[in-house]
Amino acid sequence: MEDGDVLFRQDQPTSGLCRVVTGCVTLQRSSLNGDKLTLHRAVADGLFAEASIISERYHCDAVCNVPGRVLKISKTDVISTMRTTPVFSEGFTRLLAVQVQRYRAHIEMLAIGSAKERVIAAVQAGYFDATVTELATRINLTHESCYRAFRDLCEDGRMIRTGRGQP
Amino acid sequence: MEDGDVLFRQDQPTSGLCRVVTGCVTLQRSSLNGDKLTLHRAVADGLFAEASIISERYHCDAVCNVPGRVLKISKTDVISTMRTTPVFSEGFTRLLAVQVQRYRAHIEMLAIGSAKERVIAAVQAGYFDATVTELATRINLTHESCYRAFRDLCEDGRMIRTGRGQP
DNA sequence: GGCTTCATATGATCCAAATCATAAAGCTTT
DNA sequence: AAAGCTTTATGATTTGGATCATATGAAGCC
Repeated sequence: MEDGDVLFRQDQPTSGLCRVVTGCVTLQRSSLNGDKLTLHRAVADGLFAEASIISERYHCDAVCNVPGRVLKISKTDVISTMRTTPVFSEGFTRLLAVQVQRYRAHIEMLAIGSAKERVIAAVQAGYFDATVTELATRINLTHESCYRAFRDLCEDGRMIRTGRGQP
Repeated sequence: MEDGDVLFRQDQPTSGLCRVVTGCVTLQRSSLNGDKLTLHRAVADGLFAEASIISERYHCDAVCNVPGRVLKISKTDVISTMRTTPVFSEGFTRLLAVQVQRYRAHIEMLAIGSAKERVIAAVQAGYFDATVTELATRINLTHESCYRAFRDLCEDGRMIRTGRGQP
C-alpha cells in the first residue's frame, strides 16, 4: 500500500472490514462541491470500514496516508466468526462502541464556538498529529484561522510551541 | 418516565444499556460554560447508552423528552447474552454500526459552511422533528440564524413551509 | 380573564472567522 | 543550484452568523 493508494471508494459495493497492520489510512468523503472531509484516521492495529458489514456500499473513500500494510477481512468471515467466537464479537462490539464515543467527543468539539478554544480542545484530544492545515480542516476551520489561533494561544501563554517542522 | 426525568447523569457509574419502549429520551452533555449539547435522541424501540457496556462511567446525561417507558438491561446481562446468543451479538453490532454511520453523516453536515445549506441538509436528514430552536442547536446555529435561513430558503423557492404550529 | 412562558419571527449592530493576498522557510526534484 | 512544490505565517478586507433588542401568537395556569 503506497501513499495515495485508494483502498475503496464511496458507493462501491462493500467487501469487508480492514485492519491496518502498518501505515495509516484516512477515511474521507467528498462533498458535492468537491472538497474533502476527513472522517476517520486508522493507524497501526486499527480497524476501519466497520460499517461495511451492515451496509451494501461504502459511504466514504479510504485513502492511504502513510505507506504500510492492510489486511482485508471479508464480510462473510466476520459474520461467521462472530457466530462461532464470542470473544471476537465482544472485541468487535467494544471497538464500535469506542468509535461511537470518539465521534460523540468530536461532535462536542465542533460545537465549541471560539476558534481558540476549539483548537485547544483538538490539540488536547491528540488531533495535531500532522500538518496545521489538516488539523484545521478536521475541526472546520481555515488554516489561516488555525495559525492565528496558535499564535494567539502562545501569546496568551496558554500554549508553547517548539520545533515547528515536526509537530 | 415523565418529562424532564433524568435517567442517568454524566460521570455516574454505568449500569447498562437502555431500550426506549415508548416516549423519547435525549442524550446530552453539558459543556464547561454550562450550555447543553444534544448528542442523540432515542425514540420508541431505540437503544441508548450502548457505550455504557465498555466504559465505567456515563459520558452524558439522559433526559426524558416525551413521557413513556424505558427498559434497563444490565451490563452483565448484555455481555452474557452476547456470549450465548450470536443473533443478539449480531443485532447489537449492527446497531452500533448504524450509529457510527449516523454520527459520520452528522459530522459531515456540520462541515457545511453556509447556514442555509446546513439547514437544508439537516431537514433532508430528518432533523426537523421538534422546534426550530432545537434543530438550530443540533446543527450549531443560533435559532435566529436558523429562522432566517428558513425564510431565505422559502424566498429562494427552495423550500415551502406550511402549518408552522406543528412541524 | 389576566398572567406567565415559550416558540416564532425579524430588525440592528457587532465581531470573529472566511477570504484574498503575499512571503519566507523547507523539501523534493531535475 | 535552480525550479517547483508544500507548509508555515501574517496582513488587509469582507461577510455571514452571533448577539442584542423587540414583537406577536399560542399554550398553560391561577
